[in-house]
Amino acid sequence: MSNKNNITEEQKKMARYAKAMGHPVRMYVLELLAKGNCCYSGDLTEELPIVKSTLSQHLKELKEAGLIQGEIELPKIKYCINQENWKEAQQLFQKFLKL
Amino acid sequence: MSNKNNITEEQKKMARYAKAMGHPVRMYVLELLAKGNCCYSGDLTEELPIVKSTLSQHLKELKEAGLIQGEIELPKIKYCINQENWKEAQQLFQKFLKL
DNA sequence: CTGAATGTTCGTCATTCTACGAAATACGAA
DNA sequence: TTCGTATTTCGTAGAATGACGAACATTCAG
Repeated sequence: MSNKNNITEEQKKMARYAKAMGHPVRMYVLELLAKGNCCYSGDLTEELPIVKSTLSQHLKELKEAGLIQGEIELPKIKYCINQENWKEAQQLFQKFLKL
Repeated sequence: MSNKNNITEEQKKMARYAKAMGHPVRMYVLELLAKGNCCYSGDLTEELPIVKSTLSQHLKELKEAGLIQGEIELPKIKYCINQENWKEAQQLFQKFLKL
């Protein structure tokens, strides 16, 4: 009986990170935040060609993937990179891409 | 009038590459091929928990993203990494992830 | 209490994705 | 021409995605 369980947990995790990055809007947000620039949802709404509810959905995707986190600074929410998971993503992609 | 055209072509390109990587099966295939191991569709069918038609669809996705290419070795087809685009993906992710 | 500001959630629609099985295609050997 | 092999394509079903606008929730200033 051949073994069909060859996909590793690491590959699954990378697929999750890659999926979260698989949309230009989310790439834009990640690159902005990775530059060390936290930002507010409202500001992003001014910079991106989508309505705020769609942006909210994208930010939710990134949060659920663990790549960003939001800190409440009433009345706004400040988004920034989740450093722990960002490091993990860096390591995984570095290894995968042989950088 | 605020400028909403802030998403760069580079970010769009990275999103396309990331999207192609956004499934565990495709991550498995890419990692296998990135190890320098070309392979045949039939062999992959033995190693993965999906039917050959679904695998064919995934390979098509990777080809359309430009990450792999297939060479005819009748009666089989040999898949391997598209080195040119692989290098580009490496460079893009290296810059994006600040590696 | 009211209204404004900020952001989220919901419902909807259209599209895409991912699985499958059946059918089709291409090729070479016999 | 037929058969076997390898792979792709097609049609289908259900789930997921990504866009929108409307409604909702929370907070705060007046």
